[in-house]
Amino acid sequence: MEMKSVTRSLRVLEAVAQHQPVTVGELTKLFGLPKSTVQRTLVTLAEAGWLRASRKDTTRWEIGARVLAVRPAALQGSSLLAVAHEPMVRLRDALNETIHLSVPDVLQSMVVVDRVDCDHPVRTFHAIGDTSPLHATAAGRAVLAQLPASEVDEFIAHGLERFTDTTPTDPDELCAELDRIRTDGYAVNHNQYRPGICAVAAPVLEEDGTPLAAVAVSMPDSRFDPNRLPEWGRMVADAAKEATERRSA
Amino acid sequence: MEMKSVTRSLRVLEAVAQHQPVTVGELTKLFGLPKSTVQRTLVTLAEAGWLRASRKDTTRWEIGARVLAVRPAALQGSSLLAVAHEPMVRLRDALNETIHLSVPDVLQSMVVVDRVDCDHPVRTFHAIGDTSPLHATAAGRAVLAQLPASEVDEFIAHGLERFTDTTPTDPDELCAELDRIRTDGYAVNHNQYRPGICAVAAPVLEEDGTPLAAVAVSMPDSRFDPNRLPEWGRMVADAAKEATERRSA
DNA sequence: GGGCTCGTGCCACAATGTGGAACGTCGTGC
DNA sequence: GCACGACGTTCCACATTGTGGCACGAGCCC
Repeated sequence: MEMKSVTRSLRVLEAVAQHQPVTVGELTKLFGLPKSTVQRTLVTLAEAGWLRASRKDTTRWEIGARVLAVRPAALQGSSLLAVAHEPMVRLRDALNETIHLSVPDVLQSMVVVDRVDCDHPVRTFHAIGDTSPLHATAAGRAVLAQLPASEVDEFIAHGLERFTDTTPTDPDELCAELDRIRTDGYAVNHNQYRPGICAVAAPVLEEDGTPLAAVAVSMPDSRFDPNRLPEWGRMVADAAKEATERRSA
Repeated sequence: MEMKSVTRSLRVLEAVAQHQPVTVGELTKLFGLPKSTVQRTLVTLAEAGWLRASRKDTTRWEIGARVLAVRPAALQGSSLLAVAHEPMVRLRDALNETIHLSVPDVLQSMVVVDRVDCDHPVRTFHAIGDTSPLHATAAGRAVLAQLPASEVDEFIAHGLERFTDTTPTDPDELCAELDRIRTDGYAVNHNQYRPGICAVAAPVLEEDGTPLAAVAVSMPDSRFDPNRLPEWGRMVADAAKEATERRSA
Protein backbone atom coordinates (compact mmCIF):
# COMPACT_ATOMS: atom_id res chain seq x y z
CA MET A 1 0.00 0.00 0.00
CA GLU A 2 2.99 2.16 -0.16
CA MET A 3 4.80 4.00 -2.91
CA LYS A 4 1.75 4.43 -5.05
CA SER A 5 3.67 5.93 -7.95
CA VAL A 6 6.25 3.17 -7.94
CA THR A 7 3.70 0.39 -7.82
CA ARG A 8 1.78 2.02 -10.61
CA SER A 9 4.86 2.55 -12.74
CA LEU A 10 5.75 -1.10 -12.47
CA ARG A 11 2.23 -2.08 -13.46
CA VAL A 12 2.52 0.20 -16.46
CA LEU A 13 5.82 -1.44 -17.34
CA GLU A 14 4.21 -4.87 -17.27
CA ALA A 15 1.28 -3.64 -19.29
CA VAL A 16 3.58 -2.24 -21.95
CA ALA A 17 5.44 -5.54 -22.02
CA GLN A 18 2.23 -7.40 -22.73
CA HIS A 19 0.73 -5.04 -25.26
CA GLN A 20 3.80 -3.47 -26.83
CA PRO A 21 3.92 -1.36 -28.81
CA VAL A 22 1.16 0.56 -27.05
CA THR A 23 -0.17 4.14 -27.00
CA VAL A 24 -0.99 6.48 -24.13
CA GLY A 25 -4.69 6.22 -24.88
CA GLU A 26 -4.75 2.45 -24.74
CA LEU A 27 -3.08 2.51 -21.36
CA THR A 28 -5.45 5.12 -19.94
CA LYS A 29 -8.36 2.89 -20.89
CA LEU A 30 -6.63 -0.13 -19.42
CA PHE A 31 -5.91 1.55 -16.09
CA GLY A 32 -8.72 4.07 -15.91
CA LEU A 33 -6.19 6.78 -14.99
CA PRO A 34 -5.94 10.37 -16.24
CA LYS A 35 -4.00 10.79 -19.45
CA SER A 36 -1.48 13.12 -17.91
CA THR A 37 -0.62 10.64 -15.18
CA VAL A 38 -0.03 7.82 -17.63
CA GLN A 39 1.95 10.10 -19.88
CA ARG A 40 4.21 11.25 -17.07
CA THR A 41 4.78 7.68 -15.99
CA LEU A 42 5.77 6.66 -19.51
CA VAL A 43 8.18 9.55 -19.90
CA THR A 44 9.79 8.80 -16.55
CA LEU A 45 10.24 5.13 -17.39
CA ALA A 46 11.64 6.10 -20.77
CA GLU A 47 14.13 8.53 -19.23
CA ALA A 48 15.32 5.72 -17.02
CA GLY A 49 15.78 3.56 -20.12
CA TRP A 50 13.16 0.96 -19.30
CA LEU A 51 10.81 2.16 -22.02
CA ARG A 52 11.33 3.82 -25.37
CA ALA A 53 9.28 5.27 -28.18
CA SER A 54 8.78 2.85 -31.02
CA ARG A 55 10.86 3.53 -34.11
CA LYS A 56 8.00 3.03 -36.54
CA ASP A 57 5.34 4.95 -34.63
CA THR A 58 6.77 7.41 -32.15
CA THR A 59 3.50 7.68 -30.24
CA ARG A 60 3.73 4.01 -29.38
CA TRP A 61 5.85 2.77 -26.51
CA GLU A 62 7.78 -0.43 -26.12
CA ILE A 63 10.17 -2.00 -23.65
CA GLY A 64 13.66 -0.51 -23.66
CA ALA A 65 16.99 -2.22 -23.42
CA ARG A 66 17.56 -1.50 -19.75
CA VAL A 67 15.61 -4.54 -18.65
CA LEU A 68 18.29 -6.66 -20.28
CA ALA A 69 20.71 -5.61 -17.59
CA VAL A 70 18.43 -7.12 -14.98
CA ARG A 71 17.37 -10.31 -16.75
CA PRO A 72 20.53 -12.35 -16.27
CA ALA A 73 20.28 -11.85 -12.52
CA ALA A 74 16.79 -13.31 -12.54
CA LEU A 75 18.04 -16.33 -14.45
CA GLN A 76 20.80 -16.93 -11.92
CA GLY A 77 23.45 -15.80 -14.36
CA SER A 78 23.51 -18.89 -16.53
CA SER A 79 21.77 -18.80 -19.85
CA LEU A 80 18.96 -21.10 -18.83
CA LEU A 81 16.83 -20.04 -21.77
CA ALA A 82 19.53 -20.69 -24.30
CA VAL A 83 20.41 -24.18 -23.10
CA ALA A 84 16.83 -25.29 -22.57
CA HIS A 85 15.48 -24.12 -25.90
CA GLU A 86 17.08 -26.76 -28.11
CA PRO A 87 15.78 -29.75 -26.11
CA MET A 88 12.38 -28.06 -26.00
CA VAL A 89 12.26 -27.74 -29.77
CA ARG A 90 13.12 -31.42 -30.15
CA LEU A 91 10.41 -32.33 -27.67
CA ARG A 92 7.88 -30.27 -29.60
CA ASP A 93 8.93 -31.95 -32.85
CA ALA A 94 8.57 -35.37 -31.30
CA LEU A 95 5.20 -34.81 -29.61
CA ASN A 96 3.75 -31.92 -31.64
CA GLU A 97 2.41 -30.24 -28.53
CA THR A 98 3.25 -26.87 -26.99
CA ILE A 99 6.28 -26.88 -24.67
CA HIS A 100 6.74 -24.40 -21.83
CA LEU A 101 9.70 -23.50 -19.66
CA SER A 102 8.82 -22.03 -16.25
CA VAL A 103 10.80 -20.87 -13.24
CA PRO A 104 9.57 -20.83 -9.63
CA ASP A 105 9.06 -17.47 -7.94
CA VAL A 106 9.47 -17.25 -4.15
CA LEU A 107 7.89 -20.63 -3.51
CA GLN A 108 4.56 -19.31 -4.60
CA SER A 109 4.09 -19.52 -8.30
CA MET A 110 5.64 -20.60 -11.56
CA VAL A 111 6.39 -18.00 -14.22
CA VAL A 112 6.47 -18.99 -17.88
CA VAL A 113 9.74 -17.82 -19.43
CA ASP A 114 9.90 -19.60 -22.77
CA ARG A 115 7.55 -21.39 -25.12
CA VAL A 116 7.77 -23.53 -28.25
CA ASP A 117 4.46 -23.79 -30.06
CA CYS A 118 2.96 -26.76 -31.85
CA ASP A 119 0.86 -26.42 -34.99
CA HIS A 120 -2.40 -27.96 -33.83
CA PRO A 121 -5.36 -25.75 -34.66
CA VAL A 122 -6.55 -26.30 -31.09
CA ARG A 123 -3.84 -25.81 -28.52
CA THR A 124 -3.12 -24.55 -25.04
CA PHE A 125 -1.91 -21.02 -24.60
CA HIS A 126 0.15 -19.55 -21.79
CA ALA A 127 1.86 -16.25 -22.49
CA ILE A 128 5.43 -15.68 -21.44
CA GLY A 129 5.17 -14.01 -18.05
CA ASP A 130 2.02 -15.85 -17.01
CA THR A 131 2.01 -17.26 -13.51
CA SER A 132 0.36 -20.34 -12.01
CA PRO A 133 0.25 -21.90 -8.53
CA LEU A 134 2.84 -24.48 -7.54
CA HIS A 135 0.54 -27.21 -6.24
CA ALA A 136 -2.00 -27.21 -9.06
CA THR A 137 0.20 -27.61 -12.13
CA ALA A 138 2.60 -30.23 -13.46
CA ALA A 139 5.49 -27.77 -13.71
CA GLY A 140 4.87 -26.53 -10.17
CA ARG A 141 4.78 -30.00 -8.66
CA ALA A 142 7.85 -31.06 -10.62
CA VAL A 143 9.67 -28.25 -8.80
CA LEU A 144 8.02 -28.89 -5.42
CA ALA A 145 9.08 -32.54 -5.55
CA GLN A 146 12.74 -31.49 -5.60
CA LEU A 147 12.53 -29.16 -2.61
CA PRO A 148 13.44 -30.22 0.94
CA ALA A 149 10.44 -31.31 3.04
CA SER A 150 10.72 -28.23 5.26
CA GLU A 151 10.13 -25.90 2.34
CA VAL A 152 7.28 -28.01 1.01
CA ASP A 153 5.65 -27.84 4.46
CA GLU A 154 6.11 -24.10 4.51
CA PHE A 155 4.44 -23.83 1.13
CA ILE A 156 1.57 -26.09 2.21
CA ALA A 157 1.08 -23.95 5.32
CA HIS A 158 0.08 -21.08 3.07
CA GLY A 159 -2.92 -23.14 2.03
CA LEU A 160 -3.73 -25.12 -1.10
CA GLU A 161 -6.27 -23.28 -3.16
CA ARG A 162 -8.86 -25.28 -5.11
CA PHE A 163 -9.22 -24.55 -8.83
CA THR A 164 -11.06 -27.61 -10.16
CA ASP A 165 -12.58 -30.64 -8.45
CA THR A 166 -9.35 -32.58 -8.94
CA THR A 167 -6.95 -29.95 -7.57
CA PRO A 168 -4.92 -31.55 -4.76
CA THR A 169 -5.93 -29.57 -1.68
CA ASP A 170 -5.10 -32.20 0.92
CA PRO A 171 -1.48 -31.98 2.16
CA ASP A 172 -1.12 -35.77 2.43
CA GLU A 173 -2.50 -36.29 -1.03
CA LEU A 174 -0.04 -33.73 -2.40
CA CYS A 175 2.94 -35.28 -0.59
CA ALA A 176 2.03 -38.74 -1.89
CA GLU A 177 1.95 -37.31 -5.41
CA LEU A 178 5.34 -35.65 -4.86
CA ASP A 179 6.69 -39.07 -3.84
CA ARG A 180 5.36 -40.55 -7.05
CA ILE A 181 6.97 -37.74 -9.05
CA ARG A 182 10.34 -38.42 -7.44
CA THR A 183 10.22 -42.13 -8.29
CA ASP A 184 8.76 -41.75 -11.80
CA GLY A 185 10.75 -38.63 -12.69
CA TYR A 186 7.85 -36.63 -14.09
CA ALA A 187 4.77 -34.77 -12.89
CA VAL A 188 1.30 -34.89 -14.41
CA ASN A 189 -1.56 -32.43 -14.35
CA HIS A 190 -4.93 -33.77 -15.39
CA ASN A 191 -7.43 -30.89 -15.32
CA GLN A 192 -6.20 -29.82 -11.90
CA TYR A 193 -5.73 -26.14 -12.62
CA ARG A 194 -7.56 -25.10 -15.77
CA PRO A 195 -10.34 -27.45 -16.79
CA GLY A 196 -9.63 -29.13 -20.09
CA ILE A 197 -5.86 -28.68 -19.91
CA CYS A 198 -3.41 -31.47 -19.14
CA ALA A 199 0.37 -31.37 -18.84
CA VAL A 200 3.45 -33.47 -18.17
CA ALA A 201 6.51 -31.81 -16.61
CA ALA A 202 10.02 -32.49 -15.31
CA PRO A 203 12.50 -30.31 -13.40
CA VAL A 204 15.73 -28.65 -14.54
CA LEU A 205 18.16 -28.80 -11.62
CA GLU A 206 21.05 -26.78 -10.32
CA GLU A 207 24.38 -28.46 -9.53
CA ASP A 208 23.32 -28.91 -5.90
CA GLY A 209 19.96 -30.36 -6.83
CA THR A 210 17.90 -27.22 -6.27
CA PRO A 211 15.12 -27.01 -8.82
CA LEU A 212 15.76 -24.11 -11.18
CA ALA A 213 12.96 -24.50 -13.70
CA ALA A 214 10.56 -27.00 -15.22
CA VAL A 215 10.00 -28.17 -18.78
CA ALA A 216 6.36 -29.00 -19.47
CA VAL A 217 4.34 -30.24 -22.40
CA SER A 218 0.72 -29.15 -22.22
CA MET A 219 -2.25 -30.10 -24.36
CA PRO A 220 -6.03 -30.07 -24.44
CA ASP A 221 -7.79 -32.81 -22.52
CA SER A 222 -8.91 -34.35 -25.80
CA ARG A 223 -5.40 -35.22 -26.88
CA PHE A 224 -4.26 -36.55 -23.50
CA ASP A 225 -3.76 -40.33 -23.68
CA PRO A 226 -3.08 -41.92 -20.26
CA ASN A 227 -1.72 -45.04 -21.94
CA ARG A 228 1.16 -43.13 -23.44
CA LEU A 229 1.86 -41.29 -20.20
CA PRO A 230 4.97 -43.30 -19.18
CA GLU A 231 6.49 -42.73 -22.62
CA TRP A 232 5.70 -39.01 -22.65
CA GLY A 233 6.92 -38.69 -19.09
CA ARG A 234 10.23 -40.25 -20.02
CA MET A 235 10.63 -37.94 -23.01
CA VAL A 236 9.90 -34.81 -20.99
CA ALA A 237 12.26 -35.98 -18.25
CA ASP A 238 14.96 -36.58 -20.85
CA ALA A 239 14.55 -33.07 -22.26
CA ALA A 240 14.75 -31.52 -18.79
CA LYS A 241 17.78 -33.65 -17.97
CA GLU A 242 19.48 -32.55 -21.16
CA ALA A 243 18.90 -28.90 -20.22
CA THR A 244 20.35 -29.60 -16.78
CA GLU A 245 23.44 -31.20 -18.28
CA ARG A 246 23.99 -28.54 -20.93
CA ARG A 247 23.75 -25.92 -18.23
CA SER A 248 26.74 -27.17 -16.31
CA ALA A 249 28.75 -27.79 -19.49
CA MET B 1 13.46 15.08 -13.35
CA GLU B 2 10.17 13.87 -12.31
CA MET B 3 8.91 10.93 -10.32
CA LYS B 4 11.84 10.86 -7.97
CA SER B 5 10.68 7.77 -6.15
CA VAL B 6 10.17 5.83 -9.36
CA THR B 7 13.57 6.73 -10.76
CA ARG B 8 15.19 5.78 -7.49
CA SER B 9 13.31 2.51 -7.25
CA LEU B 10 14.51 1.50 -10.67
CA ARG B 11 18.06 2.34 -9.72
CA VAL B 12 17.71 0.19 -6.65
CA LEU B 13 16.38 -2.62 -8.82
CA GLU B 14 19.46 -2.41 -11.03
CA ALA B 15 21.75 -2.30 -8.04
CA VAL B 16 20.14 -5.42 -6.60
CA ALA B 17 20.57 -7.16 -9.95
CA GLN B 18 24.27 -6.36 -9.94
CA HIS B 19 25.04 -7.19 -6.35
CA GLN B 20 22.47 -9.82 -5.52
CA PRO B 21 21.91 -11.08 -2.98
CA VAL B 22 22.31 -7.78 -1.16
CA THR B 23 21.34 -6.33 2.22
CA VAL B 24 19.64 -3.06 3.16
CA GLY B 25 22.86 -1.80 4.71
CA GLU B 26 24.95 -2.40 1.61
CA LEU B 27 22.46 -0.47 -0.48
CA THR B 28 22.31 2.47 1.92
CA LYS B 29 26.09 2.77 1.64
CA LEU B 30 25.90 2.46 -2.13
CA PHE B 31 23.28 5.17 -2.54
CA GLY B 32 23.96 7.31 0.52
CA LEU B 33 20.27 7.28 1.35
CA PRO B 34 18.55 6.84 4.71
CA LYS B 35 17.99 3.25 5.73
CA SER B 36 14.25 3.69 5.98
CA THR B 37 13.98 4.96 2.45
CA VAL B 38 15.92 2.07 1.02
CA GLN B 39 13.97 -0.38 3.12
CA ARG B 40 10.63 1.00 1.98
CA THR B 41 11.75 0.85 -1.63
CA LEU B 42 12.81 -2.76 -1.30
CA VAL B 43 9.55 -3.81 0.31
CA THR B 44 7.55 -2.02 -2.35
CA LEU B 45 9.50 -3.67 -5.16
CA ALA B 46 9.11 -7.03 -3.47
CA GLU B 47 5.35 -6.60 -3.07
CA ALA B 48 5.15 -5.92 -6.77
CA GLY B 49 7.05 -9.16 -7.39
CA TRP B 50 10.16 -7.62 -8.87
CA LEU B 51 12.32 -8.41 -5.86
CA ARG B 52 12.22 -11.15 -3.27
CA ALA B 53 13.91 -12.02 -0.04
CA SER B 54 16.63 -14.58 -0.57
CA ARG B 55 15.64 -18.08 0.43
CA LYS B 56 18.88 -18.79 2.22
CA ASP B 57 19.27 -15.46 4.02
CA THR B 58 16.01 -13.61 4.43
CA THR B 59 17.73 -10.28 5.10
CA ARG B 60 19.24 -10.40 1.63
CA TRP B 61 17.33 -9.39 -1.46
CA GLU B 62 17.47 -10.71 -4.97
CA ILE B 63 15.70 -10.23 -8.28
CA GLY B 64 12.30 -11.90 -8.58
CA ALA B 65 11.17 -13.99 -11.51
CA ARG B 66 8.64 -11.35 -12.49
CA VAL B 67 11.18 -9.36 -14.46
CA LEU B 68 11.37 -12.22 -16.92
CA ALA B 69 7.86 -11.36 -18.02
CA VAL B 70 9.17 -8.06 -19.35
CA ARG B 71 11.07 -8.51 -22.59
CA PRO B 72 12.18 -5.90 -25.08
CA ALA B 73 10.53 -5.90 -28.49
CA ALA B 74 13.75 -7.14 -30.07
CA LEU B 75 13.52 -10.39 -28.14
CA GLN B 76 9.80 -10.75 -28.68
CA GLY B 77 8.43 -13.46 -30.90
CA SER B 78 10.78 -16.25 -31.79
CA SER B 79 13.51 -16.42 -29.21
CA LEU B 80 16.55 -14.72 -30.64
CA LEU B 81 18.62 -15.71 -27.64
CA ALA B 82 17.75 -19.35 -27.93
CA VAL B 83 18.48 -19.71 -31.63
CA ALA B 84 21.68 -17.68 -31.58
CA HIS B 85 23.27 -19.42 -28.63
CA GLU B 86 24.16 -22.70 -30.35
CA PRO B 87 26.04 -21.10 -33.28
CA MET B 88 27.79 -18.83 -30.79
CA VAL B 89 29.03 -21.79 -28.78
CA ARG B 90 30.38 -23.43 -31.92
CA LEU B 91 32.10 -20.20 -32.86
CA ARG B 92 33.69 -19.96 -29.44
CA ASP B 93 34.85 -23.58 -29.70
CA ALA B 94 36.37 -22.93 -33.11
CA LEU B 95 38.14 -19.67 -32.24
CA ASN B 96 38.51 -19.91 -28.47
CA GLU B 97 37.61 -16.25 -28.03
CA THR B 98 34.67 -14.62 -26.24
CA ILE B 99 31.51 -14.31 -28.36
CA HIS B 100 28.89 -11.61 -27.79
CA LEU B 101 25.36 -11.19 -29.05
CA SER B 102 24.12 -7.57 -29.08
CA VAL B 103 20.93 -5.86 -30.18
CA PRO B 104 20.61 -2.24 -31.35
CA ASP B 105 18.68 0.14 -29.11
CA VAL B 106 16.81 3.03 -30.75
CA LEU B 107 19.56 3.70 -33.26
CA GLN B 108 21.89 4.87 -30.57
CA SER B 109 23.73 2.01 -28.98
CA MET B 110 24.27 -1.71 -28.96
CA VAL B 111 23.28 -3.69 -25.88
CA VAL B 112 24.95 -6.99 -25.05
CA VAL B 113 22.26 -9.66 -24.53
CA ASP B 114 24.25 -12.90 -24.50
CA ARG B 115 27.82 -14.01 -24.08
CA VAL B 116 29.84 -17.21 -24.50
CA ASP B 117 33.21 -17.03 -22.76
CA CYS B 118 36.51 -18.43 -23.86
CA ASP B 119 39.06 -19.83 -21.44
CA HIS B 120 42.02 -17.56 -22.11
CA PRO B 121 43.48 -16.20 -18.89
CA VAL B 122 43.45 -12.77 -20.54
CA ARG B 123 40.19 -11.95 -22.26
CA THR B 124 37.79 -9.16 -23.03
CA PHE B 125 34.84 -8.60 -20.76
CA HIS B 126 31.50 -7.02 -21.55
CA ALA B 127 28.66 -7.73 -19.12
CA ILE B 128 25.22 -8.58 -20.38
CA GLY B 129 23.33 -5.30 -20.45
CA ASP B 130 26.42 -3.22 -21.32
CA THR B 131 25.99 -0.65 -24.06
CA SER B 132 28.37 0.72 -26.68
CA PRO B 133 28.04 3.28 -29.50
CA LEU B 134 27.01 2.12 -32.97
CA HIS B 135 29.78 3.76 -34.99
CA ALA B 136 32.74 2.77 -32.84
CA THR B 137 32.30 -1.00 -32.53
CA ALA B 138 32.25 -3.95 -34.93
CA ALA B 139 28.80 -5.09 -33.79
CA GLY B 140 27.40 -1.59 -34.15
CA ARG B 141 28.75 -1.09 -37.66
CA ALA B 142 27.59 -4.55 -38.70
CA VAL B 143 24.08 -3.36 -37.84
CA LEU B 144 24.51 0.13 -39.32
CA ALA B 145 25.62 -1.37 -42.63
CA GLN B 146 22.23 -3.07 -43.01
CA LEU B 147 20.13 0.01 -42.33
CA PRO B 148 18.70 2.22 -45.10
CA ALA B 149 20.87 5.25 -45.91
CA SER B 150 18.26 7.62 -44.46
CA GLU B 151 18.56 6.06 -41.01
CA VAL B 152 22.33 5.99 -41.20
CA ASP B 153 22.30 9.71 -42.04
CA GLU B 154 19.98 10.36 -39.13
CA PHE B 155 22.35 8.52 -36.84
CA ILE B 156 25.38 10.39 -38.19
CA ALA B 157 23.56 13.69 -37.68
CA HIS B 158 23.65 13.03 -33.92
CA GLY B 159 27.43 13.27 -34.13
CA LEU B 160 30.20 10.68 -34.10
CA GLU B 161 31.96 10.75 -30.77
CA ARG B 162 35.69 10.03 -30.66
CA PHE B 163 36.92 7.35 -28.25
CA THR B 164 40.41 6.49 -29.54
CA ASP B 165 42.55 7.99 -32.28
CA THR B 166 41.22 5.45 -34.79
CA THR B 167 37.51 5.93 -34.04
CA PRO B 168 35.77 6.81 -37.33
CA THR B 169 34.44 10.32 -36.74
CA ASP B 170 34.24 11.40 -40.36
CA PRO B 171 30.86 10.58 -41.99
CA ASP B 172 32.44 9.75 -45.36
CA GLU B 173 35.01 7.51 -43.74
CA LEU B 174 32.25 5.70 -41.87
CA CYS B 175 30.10 5.28 -44.98
CA ALA B 176 33.04 3.87 -46.92
CA GLU B 177 33.60 1.36 -44.16
CA LEU B 178 29.90 0.43 -44.21
CA ASP B 179 30.26 -0.24 -47.94
CA ARG B 180 33.19 -2.52 -47.27
CA ILE B 181 31.19 -4.36 -44.59
CA ARG B 182 28.34 -4.95 -47.04
CA THR B 183 30.64 -6.45 -49.65
CA ASP B 184 32.82 -8.47 -47.26
CA GLY B 185 29.97 -9.54 -45.00
CA TYR B 186 31.69 -8.72 -41.72
CA ALA B 187 32.71 -5.68 -39.66
CA VAL B 188 36.01 -5.14 -37.87
CA ASN B 189 36.94 -3.03 -34.89
CA HIS B 190 40.64 -2.43 -34.37
CA ASN B 191 41.06 -0.41 -31.15
CA GLN B 192 38.36 2.01 -32.24
CA TYR B 193 36.33 2.04 -29.06
CA ARG B 194 38.31 0.66 -26.15
CA PRO B 195 42.07 0.72 -26.66
CA GLY B 196 43.51 -2.77 -26.78
CA ILE B 197 40.27 -4.48 -27.81
CA CYS B 198 39.54 -5.79 -31.30
CA ALA B 199 36.44 -7.47 -32.65
CA VAL B 200 34.90 -9.01 -35.75
CA ALA B 201 31.11 -8.96 -36.15
CA ALA B 202 28.27 -9.88 -38.49
CA PRO B 203 24.54 -9.10 -38.42
CA VAL B 204 21.55 -11.33 -37.66
CA LEU B 205 18.70 -10.23 -39.93
CA GLU B 206 14.95 -10.21 -39.84
CA GLU B 207 12.91 -11.69 -42.70
CA ASP B 208 12.71 -8.26 -44.35
CA GLY B 209 16.42 -7.61 -44.00
CA THR B 210 16.21 -5.33 -40.97
CA PRO B 211 19.21 -5.93 -38.70
CA LEU B 212 18.02 -7.50 -35.48
CA ALA B 213 21.29 -8.19 -33.70
CA ALA B 214 24.99 -8.80 -34.24
CA VAL B 215 27.25 -11.71 -33.38
CA ALA B 216 30.75 -10.57 -32.48
CA VAL B 217 34.00 -12.21 -31.48
CA SER B 218 36.18 -9.93 -29.42
CA MET B 219 39.74 -10.34 -28.22
CA PRO B 220 42.70 -8.45 -26.83
CA ASP B 221 44.82 -6.61 -29.36
CA SER B 222 47.64 -9.07 -28.74
CA ARG B 223 45.72 -12.00 -30.19
CA PHE B 224 44.36 -10.13 -33.21
CA ASP B 225 45.98 -11.41 -36.40
CA PRO B 226 45.08 -9.32 -39.50
CA ASN B 227 46.22 -12.16 -41.78
CA ARG B 228 43.50 -14.43 -40.50
CA LEU B 229 40.88 -11.71 -40.71
CA PRO B 230 39.11 -12.95 -43.88
CA GLU B 231 38.85 -16.44 -42.39
CA TRP B 232 37.53 -15.19 -39.05
CA GLY B 233 35.18 -12.82 -40.82
CA ARG B 234 33.71 -15.67 -42.81
CA MET B 235 33.25 -17.80 -39.69
CA VAL B 236 31.51 -15.03 -37.78
CA ALA B 237 29.31 -14.27 -40.79
CA ASP B 238 28.41 -17.96 -41.03
CA ALA B 239 27.41 -18.09 -37.38
CA ALA B 240 25.26 -14.99 -37.74
CA LYS B 241 23.70 -16.38 -40.90
CA GLU B 242 22.89 -19.62 -39.12
CA ALA B 243 21.14 -17.70 -36.35
CA THR B 244 19.17 -15.77 -38.98
CA GLU B 245 18.08 -18.99 -40.66
CA ARG B 246 17.18 -20.82 -37.46
CA ARG B 247 15.09 -17.85 -36.43
CA SER B 248 12.74 -18.11 -39.37
CA ALA B 249 12.57 -21.90 -39.16
C1' DG C 1 -13.67 23.41 -42.71
C1' DG C 2 -15.67 21.94 -38.41
C1' DG C 3 -15.71 18.42 -35.13
C1' DC C 4 -13.47 14.64 -33.22
C1' DT C 5 -9.69 12.03 -31.09
C1' DC C 6 -5.22 11.74 -29.44
C1' DG C 7 -0.69 13.13 -27.53
C1' DT C 8 1.38 16.79 -24.82
C1' DG C 9 2.23 20.76 -21.39
C1' DC C 10 0.77 23.47 -17.30
C1' DC C 11 -0.07 24.46 -12.43
C1' DA C 12 -2.58 24.94 -7.71
C1' DC C 13 -3.50 21.75 -4.35
C1' DA C 14 -3.00 18.12 -1.04
C1' DA C 15 -1.91 13.55 -0.85
C1' DT C 16 2.19 11.28 -0.88
C1' DG C 17 6.65 9.78 0.23
C1' DT C 18 10.53 11.37 3.22
C1' DG C 19 14.03 10.49 6.70
C1' DG C 20 15.25 11.28 11.55
C1' DA C 21 14.67 8.89 15.60
C1' DA C 22 13.28 5.03 18.40
C1' DC C 23 12.70 0.01 18.76
C1' DG C 24 13.79 -4.97 18.56
C1' DT C 25 17.07 -8.51 17.68
C1' DC C 26 21.15 -10.80 16.99
C1' DG C 27 26.19 -11.48 17.68
C1' DT C 28 30.42 -10.19 19.98
C1' DG C 29 33.73 -9.13 23.35
C1' DC C 30 34.72 -7.68 27.86
C1' DG D 1 26.24 -12.89 31.72
C1' DC D 2 25.83 -8.28 30.59
C1' DA D 3 26.73 -4.24 27.83
C1' DC D 4 27.69 -2.73 23.52
C1' DG D 5 27.38 -2.21 18.59
C1' DA D 6 25.55 -3.33 14.06
C1' DC D 7 21.73 -4.16 11.55
C1' DG D 8 16.91 -4.60 9.95
C1' DT D 9 12.45 -2.74 10.93
C1' DT D 10 8.66 0.54 12.36
C1' DC D 11 6.65 5.02 13.28
C1' DC D 12 5.11 9.71 12.39
C1' DA D 13 5.00 15.01 11.64
C1' DC D 14 6.33 17.68 7.88
C1' DA D 15 6.74 19.58 3.21
C1' DT D 16 8.18 17.92 -0.94
C1' DT D 17 6.32 15.35 -4.43
C1' DG D 18 3.23 13.70 -7.65
C1' DT D 19 -1.66 14.39 -8.98
C1' DG D 20 -5.21 15.16 -12.49
C1' DG D 21 -8.36 18.66 -14.32
C1' DC D 22 -7.86 21.71 -17.96
C1' DA D 23 -6.25 23.76 -22.10
C1' DC D 24 -3.42 23.63 -26.33
C1' DG D 25 -1.99 21.78 -30.86
C1' DA D 26 -1.82 18.31 -34.43
C1' DG D 27 -3.73 15.00 -37.28
C1' DC D 28 -7.94 12.58 -39.26
C1' DC D 29 -12.59 11.76 -40.84
C1' DC D 30 -16.85 12.98 -42.04
